[in-house]
Amino acid sequence: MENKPTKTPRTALDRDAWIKGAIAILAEHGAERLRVEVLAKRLGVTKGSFYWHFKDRRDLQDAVLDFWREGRIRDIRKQTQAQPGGEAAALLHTIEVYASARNRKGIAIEAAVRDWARRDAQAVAVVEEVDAERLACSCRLFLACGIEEHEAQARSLLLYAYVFGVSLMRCGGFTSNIESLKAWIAERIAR
Amino acid sequence: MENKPTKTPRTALDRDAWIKGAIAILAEHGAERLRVEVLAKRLGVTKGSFYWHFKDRRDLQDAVLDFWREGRIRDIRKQTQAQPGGEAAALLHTIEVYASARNRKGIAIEAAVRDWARRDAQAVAVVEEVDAERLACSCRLFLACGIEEHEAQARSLLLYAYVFGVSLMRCGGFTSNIESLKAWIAERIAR
DNA sequence: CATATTCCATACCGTAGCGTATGGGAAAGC
DNA sequence: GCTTTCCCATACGCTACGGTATGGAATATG
Repeated sequence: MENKPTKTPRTALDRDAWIKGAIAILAEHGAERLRVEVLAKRLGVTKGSFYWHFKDRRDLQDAVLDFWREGRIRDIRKQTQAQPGGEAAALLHTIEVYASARNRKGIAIEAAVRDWARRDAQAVAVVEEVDAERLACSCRLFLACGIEEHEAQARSLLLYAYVFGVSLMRCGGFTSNIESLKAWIAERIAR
Repeated sequence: MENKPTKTPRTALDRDAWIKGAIAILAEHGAERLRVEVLAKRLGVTKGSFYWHFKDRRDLQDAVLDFWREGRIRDIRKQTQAQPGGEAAALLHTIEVYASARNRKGIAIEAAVRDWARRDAQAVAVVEEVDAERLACSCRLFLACGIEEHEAQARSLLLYAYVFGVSLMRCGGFTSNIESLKAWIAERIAR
């Protein structure tokens, strides 16, 4: 048991498959519309299966939040383990990852979780942990660039507030090329 | 008709009262949970009344979006009509209004509408109009401060992205005084 | 082969919510 | 005073969804 089944022709769903399906719905429709029957239909089964893997809807929600937190913390640690001298590049890369047009699904999940945290205590706790880790990692990079503590903290906060905020804006008709503006902003935050 | 009833002991609800109640629910629970029966109960009536004032739920949603757009555009125009020389102060004030702890309900509505715009075309259109107006007004202030066009646009985008983004973050345990960080950030954006 | 365990389907109950049909009371107009 | 208009209550049908109970097929286990 617990050995990976090398062949599963009748792919039985496990907890992880449910969680990943749930995150897809989260990204597309938000936390409020994460429903077990809808998710079951999406996975091609009925909710009879769901209630075998999960105690109830809340159980799934908590699992989704845990999964998201672990993934984000893993990601941020990987992104910020810069070799000496590459800290500024790592900071710019972080901005680019979140503020660019690709990585759409990740941004959608991010937005959904943060909106979720507006009315759910558990989501608040998870967002707090993720933010703390991100700010700490980003702060270390700024410090490595020779910036003093207070300013490093402020820049870290500005960095993440900006990338989250810009994903909420609809500035379609503002200027001819947004990318040029974003490049200027990235420079102002990171350097 | 249409004259304000100086005394309405049996306050009959009008469309505006429904819209304002709807916005309260929007701020507290988000667009997804704006339901006509819940709203009716909140206003002390039944949905029989609702369907006299509105065609359906969508009709209310559109009215809410229109109401919000008009209010935001009115506000931003009032805030940015700075007397010559006070442009920098007006910019700092704009940041302070959104990034400060008070004005909580306004921020909650802002977040709810922007999350709404993630899945609703009409909400997208309204957010686009509001953003365009805000960016244009902010840009004028930067230009009046002697900043050249491209940088003025970039700073405007940074300003609003920051204030929206910071309202999504949970940086409770990041530092001893966040306010000092926010002050540094406001200076970096506006000056 | 017999049995136990795993994973899912079906059926059911209860609640929430949208939209409609209809009636009724109160105020206004005549 | 009678009628019309305004504003709302009640009742109904319908769908979506959460959660439970139960059976059943497939696979593993002895």
